Amino acid sequence: MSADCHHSVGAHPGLDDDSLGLALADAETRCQSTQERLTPPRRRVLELLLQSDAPLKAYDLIAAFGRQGEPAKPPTVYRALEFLERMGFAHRIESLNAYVPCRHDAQSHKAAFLICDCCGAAQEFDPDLLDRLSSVDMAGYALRSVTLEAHGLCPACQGEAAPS
Amino acid sequence: MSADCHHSVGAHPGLDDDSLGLALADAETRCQSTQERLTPPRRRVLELLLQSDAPLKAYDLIAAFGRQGEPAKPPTVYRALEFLERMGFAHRIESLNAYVPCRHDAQSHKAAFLICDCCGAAQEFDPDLLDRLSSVDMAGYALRSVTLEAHGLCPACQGEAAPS
DNA sequence: ACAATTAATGTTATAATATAACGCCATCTG
DNA sequence: CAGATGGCGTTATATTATAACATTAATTGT
Repeated sequence: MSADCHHSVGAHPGLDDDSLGLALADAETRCQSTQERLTPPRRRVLELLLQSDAPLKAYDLIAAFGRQGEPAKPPTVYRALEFLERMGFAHRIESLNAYVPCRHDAQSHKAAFLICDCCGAAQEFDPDLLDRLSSVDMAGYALRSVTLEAHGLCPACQGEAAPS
Repeated sequence: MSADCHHSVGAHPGLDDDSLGLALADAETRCQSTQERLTPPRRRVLELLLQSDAPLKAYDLIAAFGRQGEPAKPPTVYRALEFLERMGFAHRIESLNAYVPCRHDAQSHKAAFLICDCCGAAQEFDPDLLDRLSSVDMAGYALRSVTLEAHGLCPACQGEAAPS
């Protein structure tokens, strides 16, 4: 994201309190149905991701973890992120070293992002495209996860100062 | 890559001396045609990537840089990698924090990889698929680079001990 | 040819990202 | 209730990457 971008992010606005509660309750339900536990640190990290407009770095989460401003210890957050990714509740955007809540079909371990290099928006889009990976393309591989990351400029940032 | 995989890598064998010379000469030519310079550190890093069977980490390159075993300083290698990526001569595989020489159309800044989580092979495949990103998918984004990383098990590693 | 400019490198230091290892406690299972 | 497992807290450290500045090399204008 460029230092001098003046646009708001907004590709996926952070959830308001009601939607947040619903999303967390949904995650709770899905954990119960698979014998997994949405423990307090896991729930807290998911909550922080859901509240954010933009991808969050691990150390952003570490800093924001405590409700009175006390940071978490790194393993607390990295373990929670590992769980959330395993459950399909969150994705890591590799090219940003950052994390977002899943906006689509969790569990599929397929994700596709449009990332604006100017304002930092990261929009998850439907990975229909990824289902078109043919067996020819796959060369006999048994796939477990597929991620697509497309970088460029979002509509709002086109025609402005050159991005970083 | 799992610690106990006994398979060879081999998706893209390292080049022999002749092919290496040709590949480097080709890179030289392409630099000349764009007023860019394939300086000694840049050339050395490209050479190391081309000789390798498998993706190399930045610190692998740093360790292997000197011909008498002296390591490079990190910025030397990171700057060379930045150049090679900009020219399309190499790609960073984000999910591995590792680098490979480009096996396809350099300059396109589109790349797609099949990555074996068992033996560590990373096979670049033709990103035809990526050209099918429709304007609907792109939501008005002006794209500058697209990377797809698919993880799984290569044919040789299927049916063996579970990967890490 | 020479000065000015730009591009690339060398060097030191440090920032940012992530994990290993160990002990404790809670939950599950027989 | 004993043992096994999973998750967490904690300390320490490993890995990956960049900032900043001095120096050298190449390019450009005159």
